[in-house]
Amino acid sequence: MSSLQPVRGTVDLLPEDARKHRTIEALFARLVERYGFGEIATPIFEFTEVFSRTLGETSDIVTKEMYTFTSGDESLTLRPEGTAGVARAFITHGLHHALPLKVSYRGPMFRHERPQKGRLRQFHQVGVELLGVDSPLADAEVITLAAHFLDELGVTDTVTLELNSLGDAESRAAYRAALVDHLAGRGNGLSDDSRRRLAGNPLRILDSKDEGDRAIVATAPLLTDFLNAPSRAFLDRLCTLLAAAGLSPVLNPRLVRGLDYYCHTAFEFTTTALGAQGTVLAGGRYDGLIQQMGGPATPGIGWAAGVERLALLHEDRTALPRPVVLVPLGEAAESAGFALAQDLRKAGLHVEMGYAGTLSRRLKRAHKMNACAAVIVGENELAQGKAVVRDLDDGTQTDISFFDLAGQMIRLYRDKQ
RNA sequence: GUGGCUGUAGCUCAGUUGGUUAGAGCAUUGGUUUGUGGUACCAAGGGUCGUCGGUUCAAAUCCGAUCAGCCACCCCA
Repeated sequence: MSSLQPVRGTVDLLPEDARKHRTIEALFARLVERYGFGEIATPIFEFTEVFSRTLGETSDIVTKEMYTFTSGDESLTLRPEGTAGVARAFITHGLHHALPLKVSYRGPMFRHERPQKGRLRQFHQVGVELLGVDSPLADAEVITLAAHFLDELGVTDTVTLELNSLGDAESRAAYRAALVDHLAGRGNGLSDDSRRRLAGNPLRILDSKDEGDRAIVATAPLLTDFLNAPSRAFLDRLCTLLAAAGLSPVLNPRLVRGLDYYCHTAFEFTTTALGAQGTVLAGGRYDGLIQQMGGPATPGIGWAAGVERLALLHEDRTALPRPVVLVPLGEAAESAGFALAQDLRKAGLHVEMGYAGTLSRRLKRAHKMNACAAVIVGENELAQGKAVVRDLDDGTQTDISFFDLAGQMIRLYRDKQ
């Protein structure tokens, strides 16, 4: 109730965490550029139909997890994921003239779910979309990029790549019928949740965590066996390409995606280190999406990764910068010291100000921020036009004239920062 | 939306069968050092015990509600 705490499921990213997020996003941005993806930034809210029409009217996200509000007579929704907005932008700007299109995005997403480990109501994703290529080459490239990204983050040892094919529409319809048939005879043994899923989204029963469900599903027909020849060939080709890149995915015939727009390739990078929220990066192919939204038939494939989940796995080893601390003693020295600090910063050094207190106090604070040097300017120094530069690692002090200060400091301390 | 566990200082946590002024460590601030950091020692500040209500002579402690957090289901990044 207290308005002094953040809304449930939202968090303040204090500098330490914000820094970690930025490290992850910066790495993503750098890497994605190397693969030829340009950034796209779509609004964080859209007309509600953008999501309800693309994600599937029966998906959980649409039925119960969207933050929807009315403004004037328009129904608007905070984006629960990134692909729908990208697809909308693709159509509004006629980007089918620019195929193949490779874009990346990052930013906050919103889902009204009960928060738990690795799950927030406002969370952040980075993701990519590759539109206009129906060859498995696109799938392979996008998955390889994902693996590369996780590798550079140093989390690959805790993560495994799972792969499945949902087949094309024909294969999926045939399988769905066979699955429902199999389950219908055993309906009474299914959990309440799964009996509900039987009507709307039977494939979801495949990855149920209920033990009774698992037993029933264990004997169910496999999606893989219902793939028609083209779908089968597509999957085989993808596996060959991934192998060529040194990737050996675990084929998981029970891997299902929640959103209706997926077909053929579905993949997840999962971990056991995050409790129940094992999916760290996931995606798939969505060949029918653009057309379904009213655009020209355009194949597409993409993935998204949860920044918070990556942050939980990623150990930030990048060293914090070591500042030089400028310590002016007295009002006159303050003016001179303030100006010197600016000179040093313009020269490219990371400079902190030792604002107030005794010299002892300020050096203590400088030590705590892991400073590499203190530049002390008091009455004596002012009179002589020299600053006392104290090296905080070895305690040595040298006088350096104000005139030379920036140049000398760069020479002495740039490497220590 | 459902279930389990938990809310005491900025952080991590003690607090006996209900009983005076609710404690510790870390952190912060000050001092030993009025121009010299790390170590050490001394001291100080900081709490309507999540909130509201109830039981009681007396509640951090027992009860109820509520809010929040964590974990799980569901779902997903």
